[in-house]
Amino acid sequence: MVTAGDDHSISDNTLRELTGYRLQRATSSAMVRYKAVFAEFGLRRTTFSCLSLIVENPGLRQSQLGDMLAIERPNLVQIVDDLKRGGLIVRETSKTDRRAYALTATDTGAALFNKALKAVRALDEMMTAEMTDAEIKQMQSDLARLERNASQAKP
Amino acid sequence: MVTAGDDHSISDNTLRELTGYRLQRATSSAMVRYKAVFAEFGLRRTTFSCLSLIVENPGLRQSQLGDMLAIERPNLVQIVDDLKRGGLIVRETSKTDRRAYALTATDTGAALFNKALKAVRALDEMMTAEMTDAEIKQMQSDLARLERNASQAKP
DNA sequence: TATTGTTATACTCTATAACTATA
DNA sequence: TATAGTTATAGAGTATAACAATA
Repeated sequence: MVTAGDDHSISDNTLRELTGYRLQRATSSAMVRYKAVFAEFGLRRTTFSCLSLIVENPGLRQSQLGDMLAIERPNLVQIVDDLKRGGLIVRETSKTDRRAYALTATDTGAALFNKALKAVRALDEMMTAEMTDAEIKQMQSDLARLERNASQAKP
Repeated sequence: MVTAGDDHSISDNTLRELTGYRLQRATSSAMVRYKAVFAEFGLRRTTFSCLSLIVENPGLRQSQLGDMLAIERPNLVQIVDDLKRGGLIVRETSKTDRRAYALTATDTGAALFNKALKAVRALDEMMTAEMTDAEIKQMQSDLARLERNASQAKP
């Protein structure tokens, strides 16, 4: 029997065959890099994705943001605050529902987002280097399937 | 222009094309399910993966665990404590280095791990339902590539 | 009554600095 | 001096309960 104490080759064969393990490893490695890119623009992962949706959907409400990104409403407060304090979005009370706020990106916010998006896409290309467009597309559809299957109600 | 306030179809086209976004979404959905499975056995994600390595590599030291799983040493203390308190591993001072501990799974620990592993594999199969073995293998190799590319030194 | 956004709070995972005991 | 493990601590991200204002 090989004991680890006197050897350098440690095996993780069991874990390496698990999809969840691969997913988690890939994601945490990737997020270190994405985090650094976001930080160059004063953003975090959550503020980047919220800003993306606000740029793409002017007038969006916080509840819609939360639904789309699976973020609990209390956790959106600081995210929206950060974007507002950075001058990237404006928050106006909705004309049809005075409880709600309509979120819209400022020109500054849209411009910053587009610059950040370019950098994120460059990182994406670096991460998928040596993969063909078809392989990337297949992998993205696989990831969407995993998410869909994982979100299904328990059998 | 379509404003979100008066519409139900909100678009996330920009985000959906980003590999990092797909990765993060898939992982966080998946981890909710894995977490529930681990909990059935009194485990967490981190205690499960540590236990797996200890079962597979008897006598493993904490520093080796940390290197393999990219866990900082301070964060291993509670993980190893949990496994020890649950009677799943034993911790003996190494005979060759009195600073270090040799970690070994107990029979109870190995048995529990094998039961948990079965449940995790069942979840894996549910998540990859409708995928062929070749497709799963391809996806796992893609995930390994993403992790490798992300871990590379900055250009 | 139900919903929008908020506050307060807690739990997990992660990260760093500083310590101890051995090497 | 370097390494193994520890302690203390801080920062994210996430989750729930309870509240005010409005629908």
